[in-house]
Amino acid sequence: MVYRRTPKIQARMDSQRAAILDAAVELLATRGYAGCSVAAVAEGAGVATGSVYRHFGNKAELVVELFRQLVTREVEAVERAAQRPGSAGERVVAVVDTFAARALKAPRLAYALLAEPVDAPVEAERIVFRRAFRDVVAARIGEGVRDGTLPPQEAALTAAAVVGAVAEVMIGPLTSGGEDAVGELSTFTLRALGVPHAGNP
Amino acid sequence: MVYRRTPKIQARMDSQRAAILDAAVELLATRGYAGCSVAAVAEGAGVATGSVYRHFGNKAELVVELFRQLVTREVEAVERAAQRPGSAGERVVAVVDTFAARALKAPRLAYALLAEPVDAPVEAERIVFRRAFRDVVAARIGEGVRDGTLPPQEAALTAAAVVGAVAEVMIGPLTSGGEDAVGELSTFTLRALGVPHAGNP
DNA sequence: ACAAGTAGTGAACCACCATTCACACCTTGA
DNA sequence: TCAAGGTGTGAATGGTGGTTCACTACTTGT
Repeated sequence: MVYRRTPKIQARMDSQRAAILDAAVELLATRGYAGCSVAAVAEGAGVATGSVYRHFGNKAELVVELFRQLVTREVEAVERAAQRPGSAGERVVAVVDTFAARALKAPRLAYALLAEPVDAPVEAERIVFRRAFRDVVAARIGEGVRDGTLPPQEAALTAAAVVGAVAEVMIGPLTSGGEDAVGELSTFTLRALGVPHAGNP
Repeated sequence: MVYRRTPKIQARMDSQRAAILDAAVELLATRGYAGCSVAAVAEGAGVATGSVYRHFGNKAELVVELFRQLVTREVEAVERAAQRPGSAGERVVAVVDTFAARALKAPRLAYALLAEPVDAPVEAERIVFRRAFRDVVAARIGEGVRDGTLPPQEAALTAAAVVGAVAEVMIGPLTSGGEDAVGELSTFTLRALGVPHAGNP
């Protein structure tokens, strides 16, 4: 006879699953992906390592869900920024500023999401993130080209370049992009888009 | 009594060391960093795995030298491009074009050098590469700002952004930047630098 | 020619981490 | 209350790759 799972047990399982994911988020933000062994996550969640496998078939499933959760949150933030009123160029800058601000607030997490060495399944999720970010920017560029506020250009390529530029400046190993970098980055972005008189006195 | 090493033995040791490094280069270019286990390198070089340790104290020493060798070659190429006659903007574009052409020629190697998940000592060498590339670009931007052909800007930041943009477009996971991307990238670069009338009809 | 030092070998060893699983304890149903 | 199903545990297991090392064969010096 198969036992049903009572609401109390279900609630406990759900709570445990959430605790596991929360612990993974915390570890990713403080120790990066390299700190996210199953053992470390289990400890952070206050459960046995074997218990992690009750909720996730293997580590890949856990970290893929971890990244999806975080990526979804980041993408929503930049999408909200892209919805603000203003010209196409201004909205792209809003996206850039949003990303930069978030990277400044949680630099380790930003690095983990975009550049840190990770396993293959996670790399795939990372592509999703970069692609989503690029697409948000590309859509605005496309609008700017159509309404004539931006010069003709390959929107997807420009957007990819902007994504790369922002990532390099804010999280790349070359700089510890600080608050002052954000303003410069905005100017760079406007120029790169071809906004008339951007950064050209 | 300690034996001296005869010229013949020294030559053989040198030849073996070179074969090991050559094998590592080949593996990096065909299978990426993940394919560069000590066992694989040894096999490619036609020696026993234990023999690798006669030349390199550990794997880190081997791969650091591997990356240094390759990075030096790449940096020399972009430095040559930067020495060409022309305005500051034109020289930055020459650097960008050179990098792009080399990435098109050996995409897997380019990815390994700039973005593929690697071990920490290699990550440090990668920083050297990006920094060198950025510095070459920043020096030209600085000249352009001084001679008035480029608008005032944070040369280092712009250069980092350009490095990031180029890397994302040519080797990033979002695009398989092809030949047509190179021209667009040049236009993007000129605009980003603030070259008057660049991409602005 | 012989003794001793050195180079080459590849299997054994070690470290690390993901996953499994036997056992203990809790929960469910009658 | 008891039997049987379900959950939690953490040590054992297995896989992977870096490194070591006992042994063999070659090299050097007399």
